[in-house]
Amino acid sequence: MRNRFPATQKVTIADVAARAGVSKGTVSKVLGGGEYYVADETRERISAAVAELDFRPNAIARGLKRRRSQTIGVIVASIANPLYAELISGVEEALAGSEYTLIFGSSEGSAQKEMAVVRSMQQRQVDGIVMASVTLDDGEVEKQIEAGLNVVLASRNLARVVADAVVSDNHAGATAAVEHLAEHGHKRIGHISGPQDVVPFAQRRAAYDETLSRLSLETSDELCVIATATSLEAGADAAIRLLDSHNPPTAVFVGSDGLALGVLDACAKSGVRVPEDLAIVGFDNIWVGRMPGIGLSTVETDARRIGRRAAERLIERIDETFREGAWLHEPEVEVLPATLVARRTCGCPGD
Amino acid sequence: MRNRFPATQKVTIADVAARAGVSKGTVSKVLGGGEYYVADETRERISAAVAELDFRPNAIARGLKRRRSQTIGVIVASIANPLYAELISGVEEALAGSEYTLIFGSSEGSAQKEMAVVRSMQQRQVDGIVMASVTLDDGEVEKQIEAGLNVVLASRNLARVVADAVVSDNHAGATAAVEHLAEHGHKRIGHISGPQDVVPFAQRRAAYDETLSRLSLETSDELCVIATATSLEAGADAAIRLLDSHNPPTAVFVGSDGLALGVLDACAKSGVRVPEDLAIVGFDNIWVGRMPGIGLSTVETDARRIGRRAAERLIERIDETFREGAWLHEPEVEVLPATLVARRTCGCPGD
DNA sequence: ATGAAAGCGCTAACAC
DNA sequence: GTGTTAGCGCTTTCAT
Repeated sequence: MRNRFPATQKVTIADVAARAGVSKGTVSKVLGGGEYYVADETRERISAAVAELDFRPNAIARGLKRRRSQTIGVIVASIANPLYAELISGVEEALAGSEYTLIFGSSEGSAQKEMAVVRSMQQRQVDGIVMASVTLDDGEVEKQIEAGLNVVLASRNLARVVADAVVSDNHAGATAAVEHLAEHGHKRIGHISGPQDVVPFAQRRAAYDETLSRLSLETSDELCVIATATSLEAGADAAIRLLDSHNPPTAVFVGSDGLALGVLDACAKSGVRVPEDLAIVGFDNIWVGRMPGIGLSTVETDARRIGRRAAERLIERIDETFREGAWLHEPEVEVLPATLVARRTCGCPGD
Repeated sequence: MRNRFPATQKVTIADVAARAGVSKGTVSKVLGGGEYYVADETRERISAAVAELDFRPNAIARGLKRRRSQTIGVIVASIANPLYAELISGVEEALAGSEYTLIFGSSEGSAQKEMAVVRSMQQRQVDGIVMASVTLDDGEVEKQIEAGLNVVLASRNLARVVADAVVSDNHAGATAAVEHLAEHGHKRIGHISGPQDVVPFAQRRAAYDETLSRLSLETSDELCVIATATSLEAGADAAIRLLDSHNPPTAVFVGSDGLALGVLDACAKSGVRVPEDLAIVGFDNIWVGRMPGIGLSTVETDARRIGRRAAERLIERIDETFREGAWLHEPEVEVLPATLVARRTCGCPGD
């Protein structure tokens, strides 16, 4: 047992200065990474003192003065969702070479919680935020950006372009998925989508509608069901609704792999054979889908790459912000390709 | 385009004080959450000013003064591993009700990277760290703790108890797994383990050895193979080595579900039927295993709960640290139960 | 090339 | 009850 009520920091820049026989200011000049004239001999004395005392500059104090915390926040709906885990992993990749630290928050699908996370991050003076969460409405996001918050949207589009964003080509991907099912000879192709306020789901659904009519395939309200969430369970529920309709489809394009796994689950439980009775194509290509025994056909979106690019763009933007006299660029949307990955569940031979 | 070179913070406590017609100190008293006598009328004027100005206290400045950042760090090997994603999710759960923010870092299995993450977190003045990573050697961890770092180990044991830890009952879980395979009638039961410097793997393996001899089952060096990593690929490699031996086992207990999925993969590719030719029990119960088409029998460890408990313990410990005149408790290890989940791959009927 | 000094935004004694 | 003051540890002009 030891008493450790937090006293003052063990070793500060003042200690280093004393030990090296210089002033705090000079120490700061060599440690701060700026371009200052300091004699080589002094530099060395300071480095030696730093090493001997095992001095670690207090990033909090530095941040207060520099008005830049060297941290960035990332907000996702749920980290337990492998798609977001991949995305965060990409953000980390981008940050690895830099001096940034990652602060993490999840919205759990609640706009209120998300707003609270944003506020908390702002109080922590994050230099910017990668938002992969989708619950906050456009107006609120825009307001924060207007107020000077650096934001890059990841895998989430706004109706209007008010922020930098990195997204995948939902339209092309969904089109490819539906066309592929049609090539397998399917005439009645259903669709299971997620909540329509989530723009990617709406986009994928629009592409589905468009492709059906372009190919002159049957359309009907019963063919398209909207899941109430993005969970496995929601996918299973939607599948049951679809299969219970009076004339169920022979193939279904599902708006996300999470939902598609639920569909697979429901099929297994109700004896529907995949792909014989129902062919399935998902979206996102989460790694689970490639397991033998699953073999989920899907559309690859590369969440890791989206995360990496979003973080890279955010850092550029932050650098712009801090470059004196610089002007911020206009918001841009970067669209990453989405390509079909045919496996077992669409009727292809599999890997 | 707007020029936004960061000037001084828009609204500070001084602005609020001016607006409410009081001093900064009084504002701080009502906002800081401490127990101070402030007239109700004054309180209200201050709250009003805060609302009107949309004031958000600068957590960096507060942290500098209070010498407590209200952030905790969590370090895992890789966030792409669903086991760690669950664990982090548990940490988040525990933090949700509190005033803490989560800083995240991953070690990518490198002790050097992990040490760098720890240092970076310390410079950011984290109040404590949940370490679910396993690469750093005991001595190093111990040194940091001696130096006053608050640490709780999650799902990671040290050889000696030098830190608080939350782990699962690896011994009981592994024993149950092997016994269950024996009950299915298997006489030659193999084992695939992960890197032996990872204590949980070593513990599970020890329980395997013990149980085999207690049940008087055949043991041999060929029956136990050590994978070089914890990835799917490493699991597949290990499985191939095991199956290529001159007298392969009819059942295998695999040290983690990640490895077990690789084993499943290898079996599918080489035409080995599961469970007929090879029965499999994994460890961890990651959610993928319960998918139809996988049905991985395993041992439930509840990573989310481990994460939650670890974070709760860390917060308790931090509170102790900051309670004036308090003494830190001796390190304790909390062992959570690990129970068998029988599904398809061991030969049970499945869900 | 280096030092002195002011201050980032906040909190916590200590006055009154 | 409330104001005043002195910093937390660092950076950054401005002198010298």
